[in-house]
Amino acid sequence: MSDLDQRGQRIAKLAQLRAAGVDPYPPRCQRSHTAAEALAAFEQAAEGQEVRVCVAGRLISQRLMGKTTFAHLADGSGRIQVMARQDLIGEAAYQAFKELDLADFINVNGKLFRTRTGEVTVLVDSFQLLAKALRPLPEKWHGLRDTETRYRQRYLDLIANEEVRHIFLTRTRIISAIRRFLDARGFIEVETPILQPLYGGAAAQPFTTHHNALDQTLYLRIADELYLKRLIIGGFERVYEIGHNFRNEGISTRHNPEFTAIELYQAYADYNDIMALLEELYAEVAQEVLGSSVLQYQGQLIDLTPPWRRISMRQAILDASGIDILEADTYDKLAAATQAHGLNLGKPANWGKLVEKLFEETVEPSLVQPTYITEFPLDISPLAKKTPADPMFVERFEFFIAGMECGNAFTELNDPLDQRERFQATQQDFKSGEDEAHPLDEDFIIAMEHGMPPTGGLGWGIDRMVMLFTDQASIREVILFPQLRSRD
RNA sequence: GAGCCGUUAGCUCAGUCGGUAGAGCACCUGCCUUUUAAGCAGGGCGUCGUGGGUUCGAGUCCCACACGGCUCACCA
Repeated sequence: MSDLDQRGQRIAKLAQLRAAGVDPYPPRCQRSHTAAEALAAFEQAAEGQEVRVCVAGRLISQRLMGKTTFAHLADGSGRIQVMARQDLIGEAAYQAFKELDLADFINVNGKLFRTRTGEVTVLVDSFQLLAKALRPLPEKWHGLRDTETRYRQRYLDLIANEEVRHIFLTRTRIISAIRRFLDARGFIEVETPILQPLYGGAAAQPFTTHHNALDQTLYLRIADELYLKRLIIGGFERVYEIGHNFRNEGISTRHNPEFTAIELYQAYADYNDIMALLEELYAEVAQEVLGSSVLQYQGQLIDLTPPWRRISMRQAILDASGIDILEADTYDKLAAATQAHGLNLGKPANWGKLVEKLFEETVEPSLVQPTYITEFPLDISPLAKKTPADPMFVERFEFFIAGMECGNAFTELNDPLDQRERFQATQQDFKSGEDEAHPLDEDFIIAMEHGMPPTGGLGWGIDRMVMLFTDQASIREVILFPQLRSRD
């Protein structure tokens, strides 16, 4: 029987119900208990005390046994069994109960009892159809496996696969734990523009759109950074934003074009303060959400307990490859050194990018336990403050967990003249390469010229954090509706 | 963007060497008053992703395309 046939049968049933005066989509329903509350109420009741409930939910299984029918209802709290008996509700009501279809929403009034096999069950006194379903549910014990259907019709995935539901509940709990952590430390959550006349704060391809009334090109933000710093300049000392960034780039198990990022800025702090804050946050969120600061990711045990390992990029590369970037301190010297080690790193635009490639190739995959990589090359860090000791480097770190780049932070550059030069330098770099020029944000520099306090800033991807906390290998498993190609 | 793999009933899957397309669940009919993957008896599921080609004959072989997955590329 085709899908249309099953759907056709249900539409026919719907017409019969309407003809019999039953509203298959009544506007309101009664409910006294969720499934979980009903079960708890029964357990708490004194022996022999009658517990009457009205529960509501989706019909997910049905066992018709002649004049008795068992079924399970699922609601947001879990599931509960109900039992209908013809001798208790009469032939007409019993017939109507049997004619319910899997996936229909109903509510049920009755008293709770324990069956012979021990399951707490609602003995049906009366029931009401709340919403007729016209299509069947996925198969009941294999669930829904087809990846494409799971992503395109996530509601079916959530209905059929309990562990998927759990992942997204965990995601929500992680995000609210982050908010609690930051709010408790005096951070305020703010909202900055998603539609921006100029994009910045990261080196990424933007999505471009157009505002009709203004007749103006707008970009979907690639980062929050430049707006949040304007707020630091404006006198908010601790701000954060959780929201979507949009990057017009490839899709992979670690990249979705639209992803959730958090950025935070703290005035009168530097990147050392940020490291202390971040490791404390991860450990506390893990403790709160997972009950432990040690977690398992793809077969590896990860210990988030502070303090995390800190190592400079120079030292990490030296340890892994024997190449000292302080000696190979020009593009040509470093290119020669990497070739001598048999590494093919392509032709990046400058020394800093070559350092980064070398790092990604030789160090990154080995960073399983949480690690801060500090002191990045200046020419790939146009928004970070130079290290006092060596102006080729900046006070910046990225942190890595399970071989994955998880986030990025620095002591923020607050020297407006230096900032202008940095923007101009990156534009030079991009002009020589194929990448689009990075726009100089004059308005941002003007803001900084009004004075910006010393500030530490940080950003990380929430999706990758959720992957880590829920042991998922693909970012699509932690985004409710991941980007897929449209079907014709 | 490239390579590899996948796409068969509403769902989960099998389909041998190219020879009339299968199972379980779901669905329909009947029986069944404590089942829970209920059970028993019976029923029919279908554009084998799409379009071409080879062949007497294609789910199966070939080509192209679509969508998905993985890997790579891209990615501060």
